[in-house]
Amino acid sequence: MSKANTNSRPEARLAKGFRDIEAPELKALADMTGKIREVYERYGFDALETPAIEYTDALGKFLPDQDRPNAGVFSFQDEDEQWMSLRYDLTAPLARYVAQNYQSLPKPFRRYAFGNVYRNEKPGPGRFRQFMQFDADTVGAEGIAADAELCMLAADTLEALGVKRGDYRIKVSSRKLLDGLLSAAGLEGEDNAGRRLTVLRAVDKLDRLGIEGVSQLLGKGRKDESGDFTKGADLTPAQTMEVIGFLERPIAENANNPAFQAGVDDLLKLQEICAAAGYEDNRIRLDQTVVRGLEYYTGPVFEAELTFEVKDEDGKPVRFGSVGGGGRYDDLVARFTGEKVPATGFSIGVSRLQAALSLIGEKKVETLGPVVILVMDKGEIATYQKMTQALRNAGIRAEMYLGSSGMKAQMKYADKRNSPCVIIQGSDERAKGEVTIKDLIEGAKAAAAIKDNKEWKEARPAQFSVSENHLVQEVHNLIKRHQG
RNA sequence: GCCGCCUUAGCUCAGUUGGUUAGAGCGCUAGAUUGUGGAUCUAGAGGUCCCCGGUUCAACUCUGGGAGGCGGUACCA
Repeated sequence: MSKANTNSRPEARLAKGFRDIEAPELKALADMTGKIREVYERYGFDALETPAIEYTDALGKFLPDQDRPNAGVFSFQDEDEQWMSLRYDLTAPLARYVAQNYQSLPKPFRRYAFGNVYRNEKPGPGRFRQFMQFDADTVGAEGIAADAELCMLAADTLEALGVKRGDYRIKVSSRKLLDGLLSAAGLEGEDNAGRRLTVLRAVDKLDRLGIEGVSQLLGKGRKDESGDFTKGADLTPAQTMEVIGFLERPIAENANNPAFQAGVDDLLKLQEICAAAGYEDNRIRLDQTVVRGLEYYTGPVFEAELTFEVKDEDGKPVRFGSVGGGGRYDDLVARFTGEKVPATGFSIGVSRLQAALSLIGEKKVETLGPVVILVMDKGEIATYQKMTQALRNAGIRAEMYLGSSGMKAQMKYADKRNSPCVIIQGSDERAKGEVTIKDLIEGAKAAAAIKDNKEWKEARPAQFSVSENHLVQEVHNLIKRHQG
């Protein structure tokens, strides 16, 4: 092979921000999505799958931030030069679907969906450019009951996944409340649009930066430890006081202020509905610091937060924070039909939640690999394959070794596959109509106690011979022993 | 986007004040063990020292730029 050829070989590498997921994690993922699905279906939502790719204009451009007008979405042009994009959430495709099938859908329409979504952004710790979301949305219901229901669904889902009560919280606020705050602070009008965004972003950071940090962001700005300067909203001291005051007093105390009336009414009603169903403050709690997406929410917004702390490998405490969220978006379908359709939804960040759950000590249950039938004699492959099929027909994971290496390598292979046992039939056993079953798990335990090679050889721990006819039964018993 | 750190074997990392054949541990392959995963010993394979330019007799090392990774921060539909 020429040198030029060698140099032109591609490097085996992953695209930035993407990752491979291997068997154990996929298994955990499947378990998890199964449990989530069960809760969602119990709440009466029906499954809907839409494609990962849509026409760009159908997905819409929800990138109102002045800073980055068009980043964030993976897009490309089709043959006919139409722009297509990978979906960046599951809500935009839902809006398209509802608009397209409006006539025939039952209203309200309740659907759940899960799948990978894609964002063309810089990946960060625990953040990738492909990740899984699991959504439930109700379209066509304007009452607050629909929102309350999603909060309860969120709580039930987390508990179904093994998060203990008290280790999570569903926080609820309302965009109307924040609108009230902005007008109370005198920030109405076109020329204050930028400031409004900055104020909301500052409010969103309260739990991380505290009152002090938020005050800086409301005023001149704030410089963080990394040296980055975040420009502030440049509010007057009086305006800042207004915002800080709002953050410090309970939501209900705003009830007499007309600016906050609509938001407070909604939230108190939501709280009442949840409380009546047994979901008290320890699970679903009003919290005026919840902000969420800035552009499209129009009513209640909620966020599911894990509240426990966990130490990472270096012993440093890690907070997981938000693992899901949602809210009411009444304008999304109107983009297509011109008709205002009320909608509300909740979305779980599956990948993130899974990372959190794996850290709170779900003991890694080593799943057993397949039984491996060793090939002792290449002339007897048909016999080995027959044994393999007999095990498979009995519902036992099994495979005949398909490589070309010797017995020792085959044993190592079985070891690496985490096999419960291997099946050995060389000429000795065949002459007697027997097979040797070697229990790899017991064998490993025995090996720990044996230091001397001679002893190891002579002991040949944890193996026994049985008649061919009893192979399936014996293997079945062995596996059962290790699983129990 | 902004700030900081990092990039040498499959993995984790040494190393060279710029000098000719770049190292370790683990892992991998094989042998000691004619049919047995562990342990021990032995041997072997495996590297454009991230990329491109500059300085130099000489660059893996110095320098400029770039890419990638990590960690903050910003943004997050």
